[in-house]
Amino acid sequence: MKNAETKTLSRSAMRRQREKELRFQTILDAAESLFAQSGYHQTSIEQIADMAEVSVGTVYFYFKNKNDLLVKLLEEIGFRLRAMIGAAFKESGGTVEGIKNAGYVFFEDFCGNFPEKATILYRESVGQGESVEICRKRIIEKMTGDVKRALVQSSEKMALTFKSDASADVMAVSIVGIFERMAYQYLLWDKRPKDLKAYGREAVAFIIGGINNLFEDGE
Amino acid sequence: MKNAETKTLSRSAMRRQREKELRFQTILDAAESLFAQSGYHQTSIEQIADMAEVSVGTVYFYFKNKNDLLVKLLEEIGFRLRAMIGAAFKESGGTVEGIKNAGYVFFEDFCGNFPEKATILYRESVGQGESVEICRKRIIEKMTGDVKRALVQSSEKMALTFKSDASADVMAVSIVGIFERMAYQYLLWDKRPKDLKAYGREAVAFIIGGINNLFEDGE
Amino acid sequence: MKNAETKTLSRSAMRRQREKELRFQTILDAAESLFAQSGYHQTSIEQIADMAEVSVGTVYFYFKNKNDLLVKLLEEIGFRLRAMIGAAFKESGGTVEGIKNAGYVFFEDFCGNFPEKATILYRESVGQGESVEICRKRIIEKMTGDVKRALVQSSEKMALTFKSDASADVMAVSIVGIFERMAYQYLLWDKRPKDLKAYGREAVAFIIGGINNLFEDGE
Amino acid sequence: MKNAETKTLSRSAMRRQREKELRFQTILDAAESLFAQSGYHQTSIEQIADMAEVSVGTVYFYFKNKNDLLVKLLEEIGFRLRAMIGAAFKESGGTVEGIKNAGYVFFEDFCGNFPEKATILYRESVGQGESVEICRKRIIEKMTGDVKRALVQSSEKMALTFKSDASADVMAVSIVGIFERMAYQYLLWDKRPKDLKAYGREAVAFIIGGINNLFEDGE
DNA sequence: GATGAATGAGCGTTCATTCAT
DNA sequence: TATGAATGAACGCTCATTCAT
Repeated sequence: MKNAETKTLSRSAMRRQREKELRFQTILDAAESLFAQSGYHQTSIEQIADMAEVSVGTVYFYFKNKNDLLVKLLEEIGFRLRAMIGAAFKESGGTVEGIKNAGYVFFEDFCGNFPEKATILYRESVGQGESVEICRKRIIEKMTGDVKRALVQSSEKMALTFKSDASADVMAVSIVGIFERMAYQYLLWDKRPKDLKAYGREAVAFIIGGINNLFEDGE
Repeated sequence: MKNAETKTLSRSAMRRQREKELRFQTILDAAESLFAQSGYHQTSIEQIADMAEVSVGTVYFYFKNKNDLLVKLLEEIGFRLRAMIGAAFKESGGTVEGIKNAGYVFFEDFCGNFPEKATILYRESVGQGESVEICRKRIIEKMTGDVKRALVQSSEKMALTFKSDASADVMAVSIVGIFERMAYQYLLWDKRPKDLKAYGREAVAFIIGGINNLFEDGE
Repeated sequence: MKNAETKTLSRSAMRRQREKELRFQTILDAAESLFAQSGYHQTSIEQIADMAEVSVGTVYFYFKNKNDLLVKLLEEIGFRLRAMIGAAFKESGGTVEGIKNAGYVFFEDFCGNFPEKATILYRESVGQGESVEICRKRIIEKMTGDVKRALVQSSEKMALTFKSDASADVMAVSIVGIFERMAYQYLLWDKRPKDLKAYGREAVAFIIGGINNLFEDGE
Repeated sequence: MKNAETKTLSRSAMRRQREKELRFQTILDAAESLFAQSGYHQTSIEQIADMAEVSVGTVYFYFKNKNDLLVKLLEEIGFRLRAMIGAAFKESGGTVEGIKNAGYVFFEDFCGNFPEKATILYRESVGQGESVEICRKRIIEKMTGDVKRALVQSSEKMALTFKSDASADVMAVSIVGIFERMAYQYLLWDKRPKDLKAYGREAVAFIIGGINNLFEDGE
């Protein structure tokens, strides 16, 4: 009896859980779409609620406030980006090849399939207060860390060391900067997402060339 | 007599003109400082007026609206940046050396001496409406254009050509992206402006190495 | 059970609905009172909110903006006026008698009982932008149309026709003009609402005399 | 010597006087044009100054404030209207004929040639504060007084008396109301100034018919 | 007399957030 | 949980008016 009840409860509880998560995601999706389209400040909670087909109060049930909504959105974007890029690194081990693949994934899979996520990461979440900035920093530094690790491991395999640790840092930051600017230029400004794929490959070639030169030169 | 009068008039008129320009600049400086410190949206016109020691109405006498204030500020920043970077390119002719010098100037002179201008260019003016974005685009594309010109001219001197025109574009965009991300990382995030000088030199070395490798490889 | 629940819901929903309409009306009444007393431009939204005992935001929840508030108010006035005048016409059929009764109703019931509505219709809504003017036009032309219809029907009964259709128009416009000016003179200027009743009767007599003369003369 | 100097002074003083009056009129004309076109509140002192090709300060040298500008403008309009209408009455002596001629002059000369003045008198000066309203009242009551005088004199000639003094008042107010509404309908609303001439004649016929009926009936 | 830069009170409007139901 | 009406602080902006030159 207890069991049965628990079972019943657990079933309905599970359904509730699922519905809750669905609602959460629906609101997040609406926010993503609207922030990317009209901008963070130009989007009101009411608009988000309307698009998500819930009430204003419900938005506040799932998210502490508007800023929190952006942070949660950013975290999701970060998670997605990391999943994609990180996988590319893992598959390739800690090699320069990893950076190459990560670049392809970034331009083709991330920017290509999720231009709205890129827009939020690179445009709409910029300059929106400390908590958001901290989140952006974490995401981008995660990418930078992945790149740096690949660089360091590659150098070790070749029995070479960087001039300094900072040296690897700077290189990783530079590479991540190339990713960012390329996305901004060809996705947000020129609006040629088709070209971004081809241009992205060139950018990756430039990066890899620079790295190899560094290692080969080193001797 | 008529002459004297004209002279007098012209003098007082000139003084007025100077005072007007001074006021304009005072307001712009106040806005720069506050935007960089507290953010564009967190800064009210009243705060700007207070810091500039004028009334709210005076701000609106010199600037059409708050957005216009940001655009004018950005234009000034663009002019300053171009003057510094552009000079570095000119002195070095269209050579890779030009890019190197431009990099040094960017990290050491621009970011080093005008961190607030960099903050506005890279953080506070992002995602603030179309007119602002157009202005940012123009500024950054000017830099990109300078870099591209240096790349193309260098390649010609070596009797080499880029795979495509887009190829030079991508490279220029990448280099400008490195500048931007480095500034953001070490100036806006890590707040180590002193290190930016050293790190900047490494970044420039990475860039130059990559370029040279490209040209030497090419044959 | 479901039924009971629905009933309960529907009851509370109905109560809410009623409360909403009450709020709407309360705000409208406050606006009417203040506009009539101090003038449209001299009345701030805050004053209206205060008198209606709601917050400023609530005013904007029910009305798009200040202009919309005036338009809605004017529409209500128009509806009220039409209901009164229109009834007088209907009761009397399409006869000159209808015009007489409408005149009495206008001066005695409308102006007598709702001087504030008359003030807004004839003073405060004048020259307040296109949308308001369109609304005024519609209201006054409705009155004019009623008068014209009565004139035309009367003439038909007497087997007489107007020189032209414009002729009936002009006459109707004239009669409505008499109503307006009388209200303005004795209600808004001389502030003798008591006299307006007596004077109104004389004005109506003048109108009716003029009309009858027209028809008797005609043959 | 004194004489000569006086003469000289007087000449330049006269020129100054003329120039002053010219400036005054230029500003007034600009205000008239702008008030009629864009509305009193939508017109700023700066716009008036621009159109009159003077500075803002100069406007305040000639007029105490914006309200005063409207009052002065209204006074001028009243003077002009009175001159036209009053002349018509004088020429015709105190007869019903006078009212007829006054009506023609009003519709054809005043409204026909000075639609902007009519717009200000009937639309833009309505509901603009007490001082303006007092001025409007004076102007319109002057017209009403003229009409009343003609009515009373006509009645005396026919050895008839009005039921009461108020009776003549009401009739005069009614007639003036017809003028006003006709102008508003066909000039400000329907914008058919050409038709206003013809329609005005019909309105006048209606008025005269009504009056004659009154007197003839009276026995 | 004429100028126009400067003022600042005042207002309309927005919108993130709350809370009774 | 969900709703949506209510809140009110905050802000951008206007513009009549003033006054030193």
